[in-house]
Amino acid sequence: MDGQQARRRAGHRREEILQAALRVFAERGYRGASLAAVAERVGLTQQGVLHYFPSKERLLVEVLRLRDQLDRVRFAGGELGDAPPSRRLAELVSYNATRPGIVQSFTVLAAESVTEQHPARPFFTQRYASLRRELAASLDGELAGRLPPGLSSPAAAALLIAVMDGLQTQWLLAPEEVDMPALFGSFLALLRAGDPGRTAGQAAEKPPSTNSS
Amino acid sequence: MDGQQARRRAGHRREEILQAALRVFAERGYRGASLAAVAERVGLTQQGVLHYFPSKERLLVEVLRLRDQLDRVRFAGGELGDAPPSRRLAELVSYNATRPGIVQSFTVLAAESVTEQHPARPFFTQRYASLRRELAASLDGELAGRLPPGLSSPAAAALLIAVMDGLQTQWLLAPEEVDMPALFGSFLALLRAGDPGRTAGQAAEKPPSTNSS
DNA sequence: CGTCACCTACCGACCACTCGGTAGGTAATC
DNA sequence: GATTACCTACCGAGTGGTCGGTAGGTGACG
Repeated sequence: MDGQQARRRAGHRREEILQAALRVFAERGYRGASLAAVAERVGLTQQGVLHYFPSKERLLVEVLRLRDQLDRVRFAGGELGDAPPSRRLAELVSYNATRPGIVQSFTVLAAESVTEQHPARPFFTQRYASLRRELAASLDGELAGRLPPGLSSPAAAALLIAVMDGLQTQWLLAPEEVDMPALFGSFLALLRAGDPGRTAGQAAEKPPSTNSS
Repeated sequence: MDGQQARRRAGHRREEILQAALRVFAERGYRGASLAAVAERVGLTQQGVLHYFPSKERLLVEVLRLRDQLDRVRFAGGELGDAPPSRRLAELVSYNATRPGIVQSFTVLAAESVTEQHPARPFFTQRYASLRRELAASLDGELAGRLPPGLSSPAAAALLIAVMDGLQTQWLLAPEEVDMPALFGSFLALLRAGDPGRTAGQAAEKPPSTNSS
């Protein structure tokens, strides 16, 4: 009488739990979230969740790994696979502006991870380091020699990431007031100011494709 | 037999508790912190803390108010009272780079505040809004007409705040790798792109060539 | 004597996690 | 086709602990 058909989808349950956990962590943070809340969303008991993941901490780690992987796929691939990285970043920011839940999960968890003994700390430390490295390399390819004078590509990469993160916080708190994609586009325009044709061209023509506000 | 002389300093205890609470919230976040941990640092029991603050939530609110007030004093006043705002911001970032605890408290609490039903949410929503407003007004005074083309002063203000916040997260996770003051200085240089300005690795090496406008 | 500062004692809720089951499915053996 | 053996997928009940908060008291001081 019960959901015995669901039994068949063994791997499916795990994924359901991961998605529910992402949402719960986004809404309450890791420490504020409970396994029971995750379980409730997938129609299980807390013990049912622990059947699939040995501990809350492991659940968090797997959630992060999954999301990071999906994000990288989205950034690296897609129909924009061969567009310049700044263009793809702008696209990512616009996409994020339609998914506050996902944005919130990363904003909350990244900041929480800097606290003592937080299980996500190694993940985010490594993630930021590799993000900076990869993005700097991409920028070297795209804007070699065309960055503003005195701005190295590693510095530009760190600033780009900082702007993305910082805008997200402001946007989550006041989405009506903060036009995240437009502001990020403005920053990208600043980075191209060192171009030979500087002062030519308004920043207004640069903003990324779809920008609803 | 114990420190009963301390009884005299009634108002002093409150401040001790506020400072201890700031540290505990920084280390574990609001939800991850316990009143008992705060109490332990000032040599009280949990109930002793509740004698001074009626609830954990009220304690948080008062901590935020105190810190915000101190920060505003530091930004607005001091020996730099009449320096241009970008210079004062650079100074603030350099100062922050020596106080990871304070930085961490705001980074953690600001991000945590975007979660559901968080008691600090109104505080941060309002704080960011007024920060953007005031900073935009200051920029209008300092850099009127000299911002990069197409960049309004409200946009510049939002970006400045975003960069500060975003750099803090990266710096907290990898202080050796991320030179927060230098990176912030690089960003400030970008904002003066219209000017015949030079880019400085260190933001602190600017003579007070007062630009009154 | 009253007030302040603080404590002991306690409560009910919630936490992650464990243990010991049960219901059913699968596959080999007789 | 029945028995045996073993697997996955859970759940009920409990463990020990922590949480914020309350009630009521005690002792020092003015």
